[in-house]
Amino acid sequence: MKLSTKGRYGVKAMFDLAQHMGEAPVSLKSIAERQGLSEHYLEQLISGLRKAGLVKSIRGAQGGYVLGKDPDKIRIGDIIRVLEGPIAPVDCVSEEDPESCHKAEFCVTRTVWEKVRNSIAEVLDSITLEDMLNDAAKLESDRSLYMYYI
Amino acid sequence: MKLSTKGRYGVKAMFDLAQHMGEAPVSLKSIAERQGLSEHYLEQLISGLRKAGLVKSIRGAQGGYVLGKDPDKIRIGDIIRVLEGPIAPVDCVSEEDPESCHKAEFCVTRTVWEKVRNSIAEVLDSITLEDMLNDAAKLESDRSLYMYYI
DNA sequence: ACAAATCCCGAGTGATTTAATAAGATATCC
DNA sequence: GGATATCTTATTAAATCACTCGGGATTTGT
Repeated sequence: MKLSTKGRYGVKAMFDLAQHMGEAPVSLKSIAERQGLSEHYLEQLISGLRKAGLVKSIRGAQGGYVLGKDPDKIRIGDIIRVLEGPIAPVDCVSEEDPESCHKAEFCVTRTVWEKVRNSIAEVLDSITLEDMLNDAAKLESDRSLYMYYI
Repeated sequence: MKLSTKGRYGVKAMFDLAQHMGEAPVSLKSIAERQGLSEHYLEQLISGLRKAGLVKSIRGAQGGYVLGKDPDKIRIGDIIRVLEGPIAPVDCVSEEDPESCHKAEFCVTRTVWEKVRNSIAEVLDSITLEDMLNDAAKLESDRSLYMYYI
């Protein structure tokens, strides 16, 4: 029940892009450095995000990436689905093309996995990049307070 | 974000045992046959369940396994934790021994994974083997109705 | 006493997935 | 034209998965 690095790195990278909204395009190199990730590996991940329209690329010198939509239109679930595939704790309850199973209609364990899938999807689809930006701002102000009291 | 076969087979096996409550001990062989699983592989899984007290074993001829507690005291989450380890979509928010991270206090992505972890745990801990037995009885009666109308 | 059934335990293994790395082609700015 | 980037494909070392195998210990029925 682990997310792979694809999902984790992808969300980090997208959040990094969200933090640089409105500025010049952000190069993979700078994202990789800030987030402590492999640049070449990120390249593969962001390729999928681009094809899905979640980021736009600007090629050439001074190029880089920008978000493909406003941060409030990008849900964490969207990112995860692109990078990890459809949400599915087990294949027979996959969000798309569930592995067919002749006893699916009357399988009890299946309904358990469906509930798990729904609760994961619900959480991931309830959080947008904008929510994360707000949370980050909140954490930052908390930290200032904390530092003040030391 | 997939469960391995350990968790899936384990829940199937435990449910099978729940369906045979009060009867003679159930052999691995019969569970494996009914559920379509490898007997030797199942042996490894049930070994962990026994050490955790979720099943009791009776050795020798006519031996087998029985549930270690009443079905309403065994949550799916208990089974999953034994077979798949602590619930943790990413290591830094593991239920036990979360991988330390110097910026954990102020990490925004971390709070996302915490929410995912909590929602998974909540679902898995809200379902007991008894619930599954009840659901199975319900499905069975639905099926009778359905067959009637064909 | 013995054979059959059954649990118990550890080692080995082929296939797949993961997480990169490498190398080179293409595009753009200055 | 050179520096800076993105794009694309191929390769790979390590880990994990899902078993398989072999043998030992324990209990039951004959």
